[in-house]
Amino acid sequence: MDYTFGTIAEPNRRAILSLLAVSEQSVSEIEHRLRMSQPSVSKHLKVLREAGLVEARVDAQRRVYRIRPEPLEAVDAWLAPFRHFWSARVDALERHLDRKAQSRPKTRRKK
Amino acid sequence: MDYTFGTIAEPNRRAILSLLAVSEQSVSEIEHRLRMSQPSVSKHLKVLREAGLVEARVDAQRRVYRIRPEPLEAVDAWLAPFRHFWSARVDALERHLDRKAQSRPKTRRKK
DNA sequence: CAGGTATATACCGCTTGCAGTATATACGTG
DNA sequence: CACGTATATACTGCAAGCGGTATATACCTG
Repeated sequence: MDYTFGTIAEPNRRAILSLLAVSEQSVSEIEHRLRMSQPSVSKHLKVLREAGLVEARVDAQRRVYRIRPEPLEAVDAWLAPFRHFWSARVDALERHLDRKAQSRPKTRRKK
Repeated sequence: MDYTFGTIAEPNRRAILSLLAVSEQSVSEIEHRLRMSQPSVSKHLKVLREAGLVEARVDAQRRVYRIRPEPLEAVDAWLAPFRHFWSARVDALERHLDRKAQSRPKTRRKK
């Protein structure tokens, strides 16, 4: 399935996925939380389902949707050849923060 | 810039990006390596440029394109909430491979 | 500066994608 | 079984995206 990228190109579908990343949701829950029309939600879910990005569990007249991680894992893999562009920077930042934390152990615990 | 996902939805553009991940390339190099028409390459590069995914360096009448990593880094960040779906699995695999490597240190060095 | 090479842009036609409205299907409850 | 709720699908109209062909622009070299 190479439909993944085209599928996650749509902002509403990414929003649905982000919602489902937290926990599974029924269609109407998605509808209300994302303020989308019901047909729109159903149609986007159909696209996500056909791309293998979500799957549904039947609960009476509800369909409860959840993430299927494999396609997103493939996206993660596709990013691999690009990661060296920024991972060095992130590593340096982390080392920097570690140094600061060590040199000043009584850091404020405020979020 | 939230145009990133729409931009990388196009297979030819992803191919261009993967090519540039290895090293910077001129338009005609991309054209020949990916067997695309020259106007098509230029148009895709324009979209990539406007999305901030690549930038061009002028070398006489050539334009040499290279990756701008920031938008892809944002994609990487967007994936974060989904990673726990598969990272546990990968971690387990890595631990498994580490164990094997330790228990049999004279592994063949063949690529 | 004429001709060639490298790249960008304009225009066109076709297909695809999305939202909205209306309708169908399925299930649960009195 | 009639009604309400939850979800899916059909249809329509409109906009955006892509490839192809033709042309423009910029630079280099003799």
